[in-house]
Amino acid sequence: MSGHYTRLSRQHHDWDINDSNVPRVSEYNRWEEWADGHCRLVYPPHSEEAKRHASGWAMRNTNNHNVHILKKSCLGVLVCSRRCILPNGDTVHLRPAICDKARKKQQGKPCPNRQCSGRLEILPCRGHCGYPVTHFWRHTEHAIFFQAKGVHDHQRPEAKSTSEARRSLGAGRRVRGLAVILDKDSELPNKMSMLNENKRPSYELEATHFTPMPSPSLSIDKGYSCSCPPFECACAVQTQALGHTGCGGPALSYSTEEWYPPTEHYYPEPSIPPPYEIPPLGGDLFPQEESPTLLDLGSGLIRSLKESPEQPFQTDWYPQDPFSELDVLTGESSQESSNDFAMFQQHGYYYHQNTVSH
DNA sequence: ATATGCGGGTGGC
DNA sequence: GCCACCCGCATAT
Ligand SMILES: [Zn+2]
Ligand SMILES: [Zn+2]
Repeated sequence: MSGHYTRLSRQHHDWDINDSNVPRVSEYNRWEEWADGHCRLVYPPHSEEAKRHASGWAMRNTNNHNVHILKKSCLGVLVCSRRCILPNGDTVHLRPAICDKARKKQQGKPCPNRQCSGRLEILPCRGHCGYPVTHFWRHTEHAIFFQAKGVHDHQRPEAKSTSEARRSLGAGRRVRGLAVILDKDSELPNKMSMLNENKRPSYELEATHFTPMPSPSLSIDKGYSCSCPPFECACAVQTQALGHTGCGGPALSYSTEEWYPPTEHYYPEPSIPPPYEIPPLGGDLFPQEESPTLLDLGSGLIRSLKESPEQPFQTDWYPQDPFSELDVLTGESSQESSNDFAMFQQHGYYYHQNTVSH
Protein backbone atom coordinates (compact mmCIF):
# COMPACT_ATOMS: atom_id res chain seq x y z
CA MET A 1 0.00 0.00 0.00
CA SER A 2 2.88 2.26 -0.02
CA GLY A 3 6.22 2.60 -1.52
CA HIS A 4 6.70 3.25 -5.11
CA TYR A 5 4.61 2.00 -7.92
CA THR A 6 5.69 1.33 -11.37
CA ARG A 7 3.53 2.83 -13.96
CA LEU A 8 2.19 0.42 -16.43
CA SER A 9 0.29 1.84 -19.25
CA ARG A 10 -0.23 -1.70 -20.32
CA GLN A 11 -3.57 -3.24 -19.93
CA HIS A 12 -5.86 -4.05 -17.15
CA HIS A 13 -4.80 -7.29 -15.69
CA ASP A 14 -1.24 -7.53 -14.97
CA TRP A 15 -2.03 -8.61 -11.52
CA ASP A 16 -3.22 -11.78 -9.96
CA ILE A 17 -5.49 -12.07 -7.02
CA ASN A 18 -2.77 -13.95 -5.23
CA ASP A 19 -0.08 -11.43 -5.66
CA SER A 20 1.34 -10.16 -2.47
CA ASN A 21 0.74 -6.72 -3.82
CA VAL A 22 -2.05 -5.82 -6.06
CA PRO A 23 -1.87 -2.69 -8.13
CA ARG A 24 -3.41 0.55 -7.24
CA VAL A 25 -5.62 1.44 -10.06
CA SER A 26 -6.59 4.82 -11.21
CA GLU A 27 -9.64 3.69 -13.00
CA TYR A 28 -12.22 1.12 -12.14
CA ASN A 29 -14.30 -1.31 -14.05
CA ARG A 30 -18.00 -1.01 -14.21
CA TRP A 31 -20.02 -3.71 -12.60
CA GLU A 32 -20.15 -6.86 -14.64
CA GLU A 33 -22.97 -9.06 -13.65
CA TRP A 34 -22.07 -11.82 -16.04
CA ALA A 35 -18.36 -11.80 -16.03
CA ASP A 36 -17.20 -14.90 -17.77
CA GLY A 37 -13.96 -16.36 -18.86
CA HIS A 38 -10.69 -15.83 -17.21
CA CYS A 39 -10.75 -12.25 -16.18
CA ARG A 40 -9.75 -9.74 -13.61
CA LEU A 41 -11.66 -6.66 -12.72
CA VAL A 42 -11.17 -3.89 -10.27
CA TYR A 43 -14.17 -2.29 -8.68
CA PRO A 44 -14.39 0.82 -6.62
CA PRO A 45 -14.38 0.14 -2.90
CA HIS A 46 -17.92 1.34 -2.52
CA SER A 47 -19.48 -0.65 -5.28
CA GLU A 48 -22.46 -2.31 -3.70
CA GLU A 49 -22.33 -5.28 -5.97
CA ALA A 50 -18.67 -5.77 -5.42
CA LYS A 51 -19.03 -5.45 -1.71
CA ARG A 52 -21.62 -8.15 -1.84
CA HIS A 53 -19.44 -10.26 -4.05
CA ALA A 54 -22.41 -10.59 -6.28
CA SER A 55 -22.72 -12.17 -9.67
CA GLY A 56 -25.40 -13.12 -12.09
CA TRP A 57 -24.05 -16.61 -11.93
CA ALA A 58 -25.11 -18.65 -8.95
CA MET A 59 -21.95 -18.63 -6.91
CA ARG A 60 -21.55 -20.12 -3.53
CA ASN A 61 -18.94 -19.51 -0.98
CA THR A 62 -16.17 -22.01 -0.81
CA ASN A 63 -13.61 -22.52 1.86
CA ASN A 64 -10.17 -21.75 0.63
CA HIS A 65 -8.74 -21.27 4.07
CA ASN A 66 -7.59 -17.85 3.14
CA VAL A 67 -9.03 -15.02 5.11
CA HIS A 68 -7.87 -12.45 2.66
CA ILE A 69 -9.43 -13.82 -0.41
CA LEU A 70 -13.00 -14.90 -0.69
CA LYS A 71 -13.55 -17.71 -3.10
CA LYS A 72 -16.78 -18.81 -4.66
CA SER A 73 -17.60 -21.54 -7.10
CA CYS A 74 -20.37 -21.81 -9.63
CA LEU A 75 -23.38 -23.96 -8.97
CA GLY A 76 -24.36 -24.19 -12.58
CA VAL A 77 -27.94 -23.84 -13.56
CA LEU A 78 -31.20 -25.55 -12.80
CA VAL A 79 -32.64 -27.02 -15.96
CA CYS A 80 -35.36 -29.34 -17.12
CA SER A 81 -34.29 -32.94 -17.34
CA ARG A 82 -35.88 -33.09 -20.73
CA ARG A 83 -34.45 -29.85 -21.89
CA CYS A 84 -37.83 -28.79 -23.07
CA ILE A 85 -38.54 -25.64 -24.96
CA LEU A 86 -41.22 -23.37 -23.69
CA PRO A 87 -43.95 -22.16 -25.99
CA ASN A 88 -42.17 -18.91 -26.43
CA GLY A 89 -39.05 -20.68 -27.46
CA ASP A 90 -37.28 -20.17 -24.24
CA THR A 91 -35.73 -22.84 -22.13
CA VAL A 92 -35.76 -23.61 -18.47
CA HIS A 93 -32.72 -22.25 -16.77
CA LEU A 94 -33.45 -21.36 -13.22
CA ARG A 95 -31.17 -20.11 -10.56
CA PRO A 96 -29.81 -22.77 -8.23
CA ALA A 97 -30.37 -21.86 -4.63
CA ILE A 98 -27.18 -21.01 -2.85
CA CYS A 99 -28.30 -22.69 0.30
CA ASP A 100 -27.70 -26.41 0.12
CA LYS A 101 -30.92 -27.33 1.67
CA ALA A 102 -32.88 -25.12 -0.62
CA ARG A 103 -30.99 -26.38 -3.61
CA LYS A 104 -31.76 -29.94 -2.80
CA LYS A 105 -35.37 -29.12 -2.60
CA GLN A 106 -35.28 -27.60 -6.01
CA GLN A 107 -34.04 -30.71 -7.65
CA GLY A 108 -36.63 -33.17 -8.68
CA LYS A 109 -39.39 -30.66 -8.79
CA PRO A 110 -41.53 -30.87 -11.85
CA CYS A 111 -40.54 -28.77 -14.78
CA PRO A 112 -42.25 -25.41 -14.67
CA ASN A 113 -43.44 -26.02 -18.17
CA ARG A 114 -46.64 -27.78 -17.42
CA GLN A 115 -46.62 -29.36 -20.79
CA CYS A 116 -43.47 -31.07 -19.89
CA SER A 117 -43.02 -34.13 -17.77
CA GLY A 118 -39.44 -33.38 -17.00
CA ARG A 119 -38.01 -32.49 -13.69
CA LEU A 120 -35.63 -29.91 -12.54
CA GLU A 121 -32.06 -30.91 -12.19
CA ILE A 122 -28.82 -29.18 -11.65
CA LEU A 123 -26.54 -28.82 -14.56
CA PRO A 124 -23.23 -28.47 -12.78
CA CYS A 125 -20.67 -26.07 -13.98
CA ARG A 126 -17.51 -27.60 -15.28
CA GLY A 127 -16.04 -24.63 -16.89
CA HIS A 128 -12.76 -24.70 -15.16
CA CYS A 129 -10.81 -27.80 -15.99
CA GLY A 130 -13.87 -29.85 -15.34
CA TYR A 131 -14.59 -28.06 -12.12
CA PRO A 132 -16.87 -25.18 -11.43
CA VAL A 133 -15.85 -21.75 -12.49
CA THR A 134 -14.46 -19.87 -9.54
CA HIS A 135 -14.58 -16.28 -8.47
CA PHE A 136 -12.15 -14.62 -6.16
CA TRP A 137 -12.63 -11.43 -4.25
CA ARG A 138 -10.06 -9.41 -2.48
CA HIS A 139 -10.50 -6.11 -0.77
CA THR A 140 -7.94 -3.41 -0.35
CA GLU A 141 -8.26 0.11 0.86
CA HIS A 142 -8.73 1.46 -2.58
CA ALA A 143 -10.49 -1.20 -4.47
CA ILE A 144 -12.14 -4.56 -4.61
CA PHE A 145 -10.38 -6.98 -6.85
CA PHE A 146 -12.21 -9.62 -8.69
CA GLN A 147 -10.82 -12.52 -10.60
CA ALA A 148 -12.60 -15.35 -12.32
CA LYS A 149 -11.34 -18.61 -13.66
CA GLY A 150 -13.01 -20.75 -16.22
CA VAL A 151 -15.72 -20.37 -18.77
CA HIS A 152 -19.21 -21.33 -17.80
CA ASP A 153 -20.30 -24.25 -19.85
CA HIS A 154 -23.95 -23.71 -19.24
CA GLN A 155 -26.64 -21.15 -19.66
CA ARG A 156 -26.93 -18.24 -17.37
CA PRO A 157 -29.32 -18.89 -14.58
CA GLU A 158 -32.15 -16.48 -14.18
CA ALA A 159 -31.14 -13.23 -12.64
CA LYS A 160 -30.94 -13.03 -8.94
CA SER A 161 -33.59 -10.39 -8.84
CA THR A 162 -35.98 -12.65 -10.67
CA SER A 163 -35.24 -15.46 -8.37
CA GLU A 164 -35.80 -13.34 -5.34
CA ALA A 165 -39.00 -11.98 -6.72
CA ARG A 166 -40.34 -15.42 -7.21
CA ARG A 167 -39.25 -16.49 -3.83
CA SER A 168 -40.98 -13.66 -2.11
CA LEU A 169 -44.09 -14.28 -4.09
CA GLY A 170 -44.35 -17.92 -3.51
CA ALA A 171 -42.85 -18.14 -0.13
CA GLY A 172 -45.14 -16.40 2.20
CA ARG A 173 -48.38 -16.64 0.42
CA ARG A 174 -50.02 -18.69 -2.17
CA VAL A 175 -48.51 -18.27 -5.54
CA ARG A 176 -50.63 -16.13 -7.67
CA GLY A 177 -50.49 -14.23 -10.83
CA LEU A 178 -47.40 -15.17 -12.64
CA ALA A 179 -47.44 -18.66 -11.45
CA VAL A 180 -50.92 -19.13 -12.66
CA ILE A 181 -49.96 -18.48 -16.18
CA LEU A 182 -48.72 -21.92 -16.78
CA ASP A 183 -49.42 -23.42 -13.52
CA LYS A 184 -52.73 -24.70 -12.52
CA ASP A 185 -52.50 -27.29 -9.86
CA SER A 186 -50.20 -25.23 -7.80
CA GLU A 187 -53.10 -22.98 -7.19
CA LEU A 188 -54.59 -25.43 -4.89
CA PRO A 189 -52.68 -26.01 -1.76
CA ASN A 190 -54.08 -29.43 -2.21
CA LYS A 191 -53.49 -30.54 1.22
CA MET A 192 -50.08 -31.50 2.14
CA SER A 193 -50.70 -35.08 1.49
CA MET A 194 -49.31 -34.67 -1.93
CA LEU A 195 -45.67 -34.48 -2.40
CA ASN A 196 -44.29 -31.46 -4.02
CA GLU A 197 -44.26 -33.85 -6.84
CA ASN A 198 -47.38 -32.31 -8.12
CA LYS A 199 -46.65 -28.79 -7.52
CA ARG A 200 -44.77 -27.02 -10.14
CA PRO A 201 -42.54 -24.31 -9.04
CA SER A 202 -43.73 -20.84 -9.62
CA TYR A 203 -41.08 -20.44 -12.16
CA GLU A 204 -43.31 -19.67 -15.01
CA LEU A 205 -42.28 -16.16 -15.24
CA GLU A 206 -39.07 -17.49 -16.50
CA ALA A 207 -40.78 -17.91 -19.74
CA THR A 208 -40.08 -14.37 -20.54
CA HIS A 209 -36.56 -14.36 -19.44
CA PHE A 210 -34.23 -14.00 -22.31
CA THR A 211 -31.39 -16.34 -22.76
CA PRO A 212 -28.16 -15.01 -24.08
CA MET A 213 -26.60 -18.26 -25.09
CA PRO A 214 -24.29 -20.25 -22.97
CA SER A 215 -20.91 -18.78 -23.13
CA PRO A 216 -19.33 -19.82 -26.32
CA SER A 217 -16.82 -17.15 -26.13
CA LEU A 218 -13.65 -18.32 -27.63
CA SER A 219 -10.76 -16.19 -27.45
CA ILE A 220 -7.15 -16.05 -26.75
CA ASP A 221 -6.03 -15.55 -23.31
CA LYS A 222 -2.94 -13.84 -22.35
CA GLY A 223 -1.29 -14.23 -19.10
CA TYR A 224 -3.17 -17.29 -18.23
CA SER A 225 -2.48 -20.90 -18.67
CA CYS A 226 -4.39 -23.91 -17.74
CA SER A 227 -3.07 -27.33 -17.14
CA CYS A 228 -6.03 -29.34 -18.05
CA PRO A 229 -6.23 -31.42 -21.16
CA PRO A 230 -6.83 -29.52 -24.36
CA PHE A 231 -10.00 -31.30 -25.02
CA GLU A 232 -12.89 -30.51 -22.91
CA CYS A 233 -11.36 -27.48 -21.42
CA ALA A 234 -11.79 -23.88 -22.16
CA CYS A 235 -10.50 -22.51 -18.95
CA ALA A 236 -8.07 -20.32 -20.67
CA VAL A 237 -10.71 -18.60 -22.61
CA GLN A 238 -10.93 -15.03 -21.91
CA THR A 239 -14.14 -13.43 -22.77
CA GLN A 240 -12.72 -10.11 -22.54
CA ALA A 241 -12.47 -9.36 -26.15
CA LEU A 242 -16.06 -10.17 -26.72
CA GLY A 243 -18.39 -7.40 -27.14
CA HIS A 244 -20.70 -9.68 -25.38
CA THR A 245 -20.55 -10.32 -21.84
CA GLY A 246 -17.32 -11.46 -20.66
CA CYS A 247 -15.30 -9.30 -18.68
CA GLY A 248 -12.91 -6.92 -19.75
CA GLY A 249 -13.19 -3.59 -19.24
CA PRO A 250 -11.99 -0.78 -20.94
CA ALA A 251 -8.51 -0.01 -20.33
CA LEU A 252 -7.72 0.63 -16.87
CA SER A 253 -4.53 2.24 -16.11
CA TYR A 254 -2.80 1.77 -12.88
CA SER A 255 0.48 1.23 -11.40
CA THR A 256 1.82 -1.84 -9.85
CA GLU A 257 4.86 -3.25 -8.34
CA GLU A 258 5.02 -6.54 -9.93
CA TRP A 259 4.14 -8.16 -13.10
CA TYR A 260 4.41 -11.74 -13.89
CA PRO A 261 5.33 -12.99 -17.30
CA PRO A 262 2.32 -14.43 -19.02
CA THR A 263 2.55 -17.93 -20.19
CA GLU A 264 0.82 -18.18 -23.47
CA HIS A 265 -0.92 -21.40 -23.98
CA TYR A 266 -4.54 -21.93 -24.28
CA TYR A 267 -6.85 -24.26 -25.94
CA PRO A 268 -9.13 -22.94 -28.58
CA GLU A 269 -11.78 -25.34 -27.57
CA PRO A 270 -15.00 -25.03 -29.44
CA SER A 271 -17.87 -23.83 -27.45
CA ILE A 272 -19.79 -26.25 -25.45
CA PRO A 273 -22.95 -27.59 -26.99
CA PRO A 274 -25.90 -25.57 -25.93
CA PRO A 275 -27.68 -27.15 -23.05
CA TYR A 276 -30.87 -26.25 -24.65
CA GLU A 277 -31.80 -28.38 -27.55
CA ILE A 278 -34.83 -29.98 -28.90
CA PRO A 279 -35.98 -32.42 -26.31
CA PRO A 280 -34.75 -35.86 -27.31
CA LEU A 281 -37.88 -37.34 -25.98
CA GLY A 282 -37.00 -40.71 -27.30
CA GLY A 283 -33.63 -41.76 -26.11
CA ASP A 284 -33.71 -39.39 -23.30
CA LEU A 285 -31.04 -39.46 -20.77
CA PHE A 286 -33.47 -40.23 -18.11
CA PRO A 287 -35.89 -43.04 -18.70
CA GLN A 288 -38.25 -41.64 -16.21
CA GLU A 289 -37.35 -43.41 -13.10
CA GLU A 290 -33.80 -42.76 -13.73
CA SER A 291 -33.97 -39.07 -13.51
CA PRO A 292 -33.10 -37.51 -10.24
CA THR A 293 -36.63 -37.17 -9.25
CA LEU A 294 -37.86 -36.63 -5.84
CA LEU A 295 -38.23 -40.22 -5.16
CA ASP A 296 -34.94 -40.98 -6.63
CA LEU A 297 -33.36 -38.51 -4.42
CA GLY A 298 -34.78 -40.33 -1.54
CA SER A 299 -32.83 -43.34 -2.46
CA GLY A 300 -30.31 -41.24 -4.15
CA LEU A 301 -27.43 -42.68 -2.35
CA ILE A 302 -27.54 -45.66 -4.53
CA ARG A 303 -28.07 -43.77 -7.63
CA SER A 304 -25.28 -41.37 -7.23
CA LEU A 305 -22.88 -44.07 -6.48
CA LYS A 306 -23.66 -46.19 -9.41
CA GLU A 307 -23.70 -43.40 -11.86
CA SER A 308 -20.79 -41.53 -10.61
CA PRO A 309 -18.31 -43.18 -12.90
CA GLU A 310 -19.85 -41.24 -15.64
CA GLN A 311 -18.82 -37.98 -14.23
CA PRO A 312 -15.28 -37.45 -13.26
CA PHE A 313 -16.27 -34.24 -11.72
CA GLN A 314 -19.64 -33.91 -10.31
CA THR A 315 -19.70 -30.86 -8.36
CA ASP A 316 -22.26 -31.01 -5.89
CA TRP A 317 -25.41 -32.68 -6.02
CA TYR A 318 -25.05 -35.26 -3.49
CA PRO A 319 -28.43 -36.69 -2.98
CA GLN A 320 -28.38 -37.40 0.63
CA ASP A 321 -31.43 -35.77 1.92
CA PRO A 322 -34.13 -38.37 1.99
CA PHE A 323 -36.71 -35.71 2.44
CA SER A 324 -35.79 -33.18 -0.08
CA GLU A 325 -38.31 -34.51 -2.46
CA LEU A 326 -41.32 -33.80 -0.42
CA ASP A 327 -40.62 -30.24 -0.15
CA VAL A 328 -40.96 -27.59 -2.63
CA LEU A 329 -38.57 -25.61 -4.52
CA THR A 330 -37.66 -22.55 -2.80
CA GLY A 331 -40.26 -20.72 -0.95
CA GLU A 332 -42.43 -21.44 -3.87
CA SER A 333 -45.49 -22.54 -2.12
CA SER A 334 -44.83 -23.20 1.44
CA GLN A 335 -47.17 -26.04 1.90
CA GLU A 336 -47.93 -25.12 5.37
CA SER A 337 -48.07 -28.72 6.18
CA SER A 338 -45.01 -30.50 5.03
CA ASN A 339 -42.30 -28.60 6.65
CA ASP A 340 -41.30 -30.64 9.58
CA PHE A 341 -38.79 -32.72 7.81
CA ALA A 342 -37.62 -29.77 5.91
CA MET A 343 -35.47 -28.85 8.79
CA PHE A 344 -33.39 -31.82 8.34
CA GLN A 345 -29.93 -31.28 7.36
CA GLN A 346 -29.13 -27.89 6.31
CA HIS A 347 -25.79 -26.84 5.46
CA GLY A 348 -24.41 -24.78 2.80
CA TYR A 349 -21.16 -25.97 1.98
CA TYR A 350 -19.16 -23.14 1.12
CA TYR A 351 -15.70 -23.96 0.48
CA HIS A 352 -12.86 -21.87 -0.25
CA GLN A 353 -9.35 -22.53 0.12
CA ASN A 354 -6.37 -20.99 -1.22
CA THR A 355 -7.08 -18.81 -4.03
CA VAL A 356 -6.42 -19.08 -7.58
CA SER A 357 -4.31 -21.83 -8.66
CA HIS A 358 -3.43 -21.99 -12.23
C1' DA B 1 -36.51 -19.80 4.65
C1' DT B 2 -32.64 -18.26 2.12
C1' DA B 3 -28.29 -15.72 1.16
C1' DT B 4 -23.64 -15.19 2.66
C1' DG B 5 -19.61 -15.83 5.29
C1' DC B 6 -16.47 -18.37 8.31
C1' DG B 7 -13.48 -21.95 9.31
C1' DG B 8 -12.34 -26.67 11.12
C1' DG B 9 -12.02 -31.05 8.91
C1' DT B 10 -11.65 -34.90 5.25
C1' DG B 11 -9.79 -37.19 1.34
C1' DG B 12 -7.34 -37.29 -3.08
C1' DC B 13 -3.23 -36.29 -5.43
C1' DG C 1 0.93 -28.64 0.45
C1' DC C 2 -2.93 -27.68 -2.71
C1' DC C 3 -7.58 -28.05 -3.44
C1' DA C 4 -12.42 -29.59 -3.95
C1' DC C 5 -15.76 -30.36 -0.68
C1' DC C 6 -18.30 -31.49 3.74
C1' DC C 7 -20.68 -29.48 7.55
C1' DG C 8 -22.11 -26.87 11.51
C1' DC C 9 -22.63 -22.31 12.96
C1' DA C 10 -23.48 -17.29 12.76
C1' DT C 11 -25.69 -13.12 10.86
C1' DA C 12 -28.77 -10.50 8.01
C1' DT C 13 -32.91 -10.12 5.21
ZN1 LIG D 1 -39.38 -29.33 -19.13
ZN1 LIG E 1 -20.81 -21.91 -14.21
